[in-house]
Amino acid sequence: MTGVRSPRVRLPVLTPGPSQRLLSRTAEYALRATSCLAAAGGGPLTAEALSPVTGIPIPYLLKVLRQLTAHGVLHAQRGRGGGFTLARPPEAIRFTDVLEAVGASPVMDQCAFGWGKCNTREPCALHPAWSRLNHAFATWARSMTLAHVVRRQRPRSRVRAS
Amino acid sequence: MTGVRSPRVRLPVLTPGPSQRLLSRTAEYALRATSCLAAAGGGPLTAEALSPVTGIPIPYLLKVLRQLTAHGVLHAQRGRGGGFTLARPPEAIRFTDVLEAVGASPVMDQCAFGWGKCNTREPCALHPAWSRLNHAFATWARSMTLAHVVRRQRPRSRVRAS
DNA sequence: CTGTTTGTGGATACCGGTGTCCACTATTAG
DNA sequence: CTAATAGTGGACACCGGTATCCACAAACAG
Repeated sequence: MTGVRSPRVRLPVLTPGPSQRLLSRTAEYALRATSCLAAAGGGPLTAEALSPVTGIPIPYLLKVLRQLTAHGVLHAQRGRGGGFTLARPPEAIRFTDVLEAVGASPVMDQCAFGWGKCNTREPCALHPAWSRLNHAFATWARSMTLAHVVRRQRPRSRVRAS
Repeated sequence: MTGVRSPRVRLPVLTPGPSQRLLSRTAEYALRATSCLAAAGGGPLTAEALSPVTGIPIPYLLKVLRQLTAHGVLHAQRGRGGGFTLARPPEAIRFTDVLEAVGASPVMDQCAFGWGKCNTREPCALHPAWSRLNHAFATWARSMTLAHVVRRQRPRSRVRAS
């Protein structure tokens, strides 16, 4: 663009209501950005180009992209004509990979009571309930890839938790 | 107890690692507290008695219980012999009810891009993926009741999202 | 009535996720 | 080489979820 680094254009408010979400904002950002990259079809996209499309403010987007690059999900190219690219083909990048890269992958092994004595053999009262939800989420995150997003497809295995 | 209101006994740290979680801490607290109440089998429990069992600090536990009471999930009785009781039988209290009471019910209708133009007819790229996850969670929260927790049972309908 | 128990209500402090900023390095064009 | 482009790295500010505190009201025991 024309030299301006931070246009300071407040994009439309994303969450007008209560900000309660299943995934953290950062997690959503990471998935949005990688999805757009996948949709771009291999050509490098700069953070400046990605920002208006994803609705993520440039400085924070840069930070998220950096994390994804450091974890091998993206490839970064500096200088003119540079930008960010998927490090692997879309079908080889699972949601899990993206979420883990930004540290947004929920800790599954932790019990609702957070006590060491709780495990599968000696479960706490909420243990079965938790594991069901956790399993549902884990299955979803593992079965979905960026290719599914681009092609609007469903994963091979259905997401279920029971 | 013996007059001490806040024992100030730092219970074992619940989340040593990164605090990334599927449900917010408050949401977990609410489910823990109501589950214990359900397990108590009708008898009123004071916040002071509930705190060590659930691992929730008394002051915050009190606040959570207050929200649950205000939303009709619990019944509160003051004075000696008082405490908190389930307002309805355990099988009539769904996880959804508990989560909504503390304002921890994720907003389902919101798209990953947060843009108004995204709906079922004109979905954004991530829309199918989101709705699948959201639906899985909603089904889980609606099908589970406190009775399931006490009896360690599974809900009638399996949790699935597809 | 008096004192104790137990929940109520709101003000306040803390902390980590979220978002911003700036100086710097790498790459390419000319 | 020089200038412009574009990502890197880390320090810092903000804000809302989390947690604490205190004065008060209700209910019960004696």
